[in-house]
Order: sequence, then C-alpha cells, then structure tokens
Amino acid sequence: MKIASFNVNGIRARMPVLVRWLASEKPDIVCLQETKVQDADFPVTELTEAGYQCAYRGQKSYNGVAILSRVVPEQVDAGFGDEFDKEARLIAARFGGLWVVNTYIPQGQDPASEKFRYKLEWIARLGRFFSEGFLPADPLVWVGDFNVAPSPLDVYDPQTLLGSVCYHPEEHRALSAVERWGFVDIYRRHRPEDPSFSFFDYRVPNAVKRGIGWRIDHIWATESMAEKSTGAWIDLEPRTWEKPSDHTFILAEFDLA
DNA sequence: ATGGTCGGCAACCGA
Repeated sequence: MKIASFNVNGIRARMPVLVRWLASEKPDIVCLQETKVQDADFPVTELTEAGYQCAYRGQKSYNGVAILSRVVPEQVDAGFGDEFDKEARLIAARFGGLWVVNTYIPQGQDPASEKFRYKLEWIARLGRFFSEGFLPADPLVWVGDFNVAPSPLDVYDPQTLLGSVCYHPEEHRALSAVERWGFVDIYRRHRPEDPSFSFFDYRVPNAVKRGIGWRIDHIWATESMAEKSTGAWIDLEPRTWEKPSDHTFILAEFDLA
C-alpha cells in the first residue's frame, strides 16, 4: 500500500501535474493540502476519471484538504467539531481498520505573531484529537504538511534557522508531545541520516539545486503501522513540473498482507 | 535567501 502527501498550492492549477503523477506513481492513497477550492468546485469528475475516490473539505481561497484513494473509504470525517473548523485543515478517512488523517498545520507566519500562537494551539488541539479518538495501538497513519521541520537534519542551515517559523523550539515541543502519544516518523525510520527536503520556497532562485529546503511534510504512523512500513522517500523528480513552485511529494509504502 | 513568485481572486493575503 503506497501512501503519499502533496501540498498542491491550488488543486485546480495543479490538475495537469497531479493527474500525470497519479498515472505514473499509482499511489493507493494521496493526501492533499492547500487545495484552495470550495467543495462545490472540487474537481471530482476529473479525479474519478483518473481512478480516484475523493474526500475533501475546502473553503474559498485558503487552506483545504483532501484524501484521494483507489478504494472507497468506509468513513470520512472532517474538522475537529469546534471553533478550529473555521479553517479547513483536517480530514480523516477509514479504510477497513486503518485510519488515515491528513492535516495542513497552520504555517505560523512569524514566531512573534498571533498566527504563531494559533499554530501552537492547533497542534495541541490535534494532540487531543488523537488522544481522545484513538489508541496508540490502533493502525493509524498521520500525513500532511506539518509546517514543522523536526530535527537539524530537516533544514538546510539548522544553526541559523533555529528560532525561525517552522524550525522553532516551541513548535518542536508541541509536535514532540503528539509524537510521544504514539507516532513514528516513517521517513526517518527508513532514512535515519538522510538530509533530504520536501519543501523548497519558490521565491528562492534555484532552491532545489542549491539545497535550500526544509522537510516539513511528513508521514507518521502508530507503532503497529510503522512495523509494516517497508520504505519512504521524497519524490523531487523535475519531470513532473512545468514551473517552479512549492511542489512537495513524500511517499511511504506499507506491507499490509 | 532577507528578495523573490505563485494561486486565488479581484485587492491584496498567505506561503
């Protein structure tokens, strides 16, 4: 079972690239962030023709998440069911006994800003979502744009960047609390020393070539699923892209036999 | 790297 995460930065603009990538990689489940589309305008028809079921929760202009899957999910939930749901940042789907949770964690703008406090609150709320709704023993995969690079290996210049948004001790504390509940970073499990990045700011010229990147997109799983994982990788193949953007793919494979 | 470029959407906001 192959699962992927992709921050599309506008699914309607990314459809040609997305459909081509689905056809070549044939992932079983794809978690999308920043779809930037209201539910009524989600491109269901095109994705159905591409062979994928669509579960989505969007809003006008900003945010928006979706889970595409080869098979029909038995259950779909979106949001926390509280005031955090003003922004479309969480969707979950159940496939048999496996829950897949897709999050677009707030970016946080600047550590001195109100948006940064909101980011920390959002991560804490997500921690409650997991601890109240699941057990660490459950088969659960958490995928998404976390907007946090957890370790020094995950940013291009850890000394200079420490304290920046997406690489900040308070973010590390918040995310570690969720991790300690029962998650394993599947990419790190398979690549403990690999300093690869999932995100390159498209405002930085030749960021990919120069290695000016961050690993902020993740596939984490509970222990029972981590044991079944057989590999994880980041797809930076330029073949897929028509123009520089925040093209972010991370994938993991699980043996569910 | 300290400016730049995207996407959405109709002026600028968010990343």
